[in-house]
Amino acid sequence: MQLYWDKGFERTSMADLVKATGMAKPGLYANLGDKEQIFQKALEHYDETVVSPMLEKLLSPSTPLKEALRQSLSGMMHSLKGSGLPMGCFVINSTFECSREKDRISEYLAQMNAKRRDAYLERLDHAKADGELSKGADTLALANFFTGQSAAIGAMARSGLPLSELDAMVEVALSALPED
Amino acid sequence: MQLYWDKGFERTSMADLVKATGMAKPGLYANLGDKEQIFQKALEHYDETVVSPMLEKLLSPSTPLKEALRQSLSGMMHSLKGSGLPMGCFVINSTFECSREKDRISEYLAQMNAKRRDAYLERLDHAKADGELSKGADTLALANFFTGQSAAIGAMARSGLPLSELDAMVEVALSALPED
DNA sequence: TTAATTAAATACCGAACGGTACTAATTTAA
DNA sequence: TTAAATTAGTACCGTTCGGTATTTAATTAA
Repeated sequence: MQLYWDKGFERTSMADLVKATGMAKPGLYANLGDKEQIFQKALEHYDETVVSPMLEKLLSPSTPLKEALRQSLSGMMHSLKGSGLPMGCFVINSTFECSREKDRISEYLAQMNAKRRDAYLERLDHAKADGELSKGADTLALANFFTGQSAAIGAMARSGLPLSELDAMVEVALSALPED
Repeated sequence: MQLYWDKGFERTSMADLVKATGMAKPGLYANLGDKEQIFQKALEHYDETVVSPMLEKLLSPSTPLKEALRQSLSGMMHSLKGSGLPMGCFVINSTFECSREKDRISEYLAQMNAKRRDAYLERLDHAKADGELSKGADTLALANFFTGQSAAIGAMARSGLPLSELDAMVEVALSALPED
């Protein structure tokens, strides 16, 4: 996962995977399938270990809406620099690399993005019902918008923006919430 | 340019470029350089024909701020579907594909993104001076934010979002402007 | 201890890659 | 008309790619 996350699908070779996993090449094929199947398994692992926990926190009704959204975005941000972690959201990066034609991977990616969007939508609808969000708010548009912010942050991070400016970007995005 | 825009750097082969240009392979190298130099020339052509005209319209003081921003974003959007044009912003797509390590291309991309950010910043600062924008507005954060929206739109478009929902996303982004 | 079975690793395959000698055709100069 | 120079095109180079047949090692069964 780390390898694919860091280098993308095309720039990662089977030789890289052999080195990273310690398995010999035929073992890789026997246990994990071909290059594309391994990539999908990496995406699934990312979903289980990174995305799903983030969405669970997002849906937890204890934290206020704005804070929950802020955490979901800055969670994406802080897997950008430092530590050993690669930059940006694995799903978003892969969406840009792989969604150029309609194959199985790009369909899976669309499905993962839809899942994320639906989680935002659910949280926003609850917030609206609870009065945390203005009654007239277009929750679908807001959900799409916040889902897209991971890409916005990732793009600007790759252009060399420092963390402080990325944080300020997030605050601007949060200001789009109609709380009145 | 169209080829690199559509398929990205890694998935475009010299054979593809030969077919698309009609030139023989040695002619390509003699006239345009190697694969990476051709890619950079494609980016430069994109800058001249797409980005720079868009930024000029953005900086034109005749159109109101909000409308100028809307046009700059929906300009990116409508090169997404239909017509013969590839999907999304060529610079943003390349940023995700190529900015994984620091080579010459990724530095050039960072520079193009900075140029775009600076244009947004200039427009926003003028708007603030003219009273179109609240005096307390963080124009740098707003500039980074709007620059990033091209990536947000591109990511959601690749996930299959219809144009109508992309339009609604843009309206949400515009609502982050403190006009009071 | 020996035979059968499973696991692992080496070696190799055809294809496609980026890039370049080298040859054929065409144009310019004489 | 002939020779020199420039263009265009073919064929080929070494490398790397994803993927697999084959052989070696290790484990289990008898």
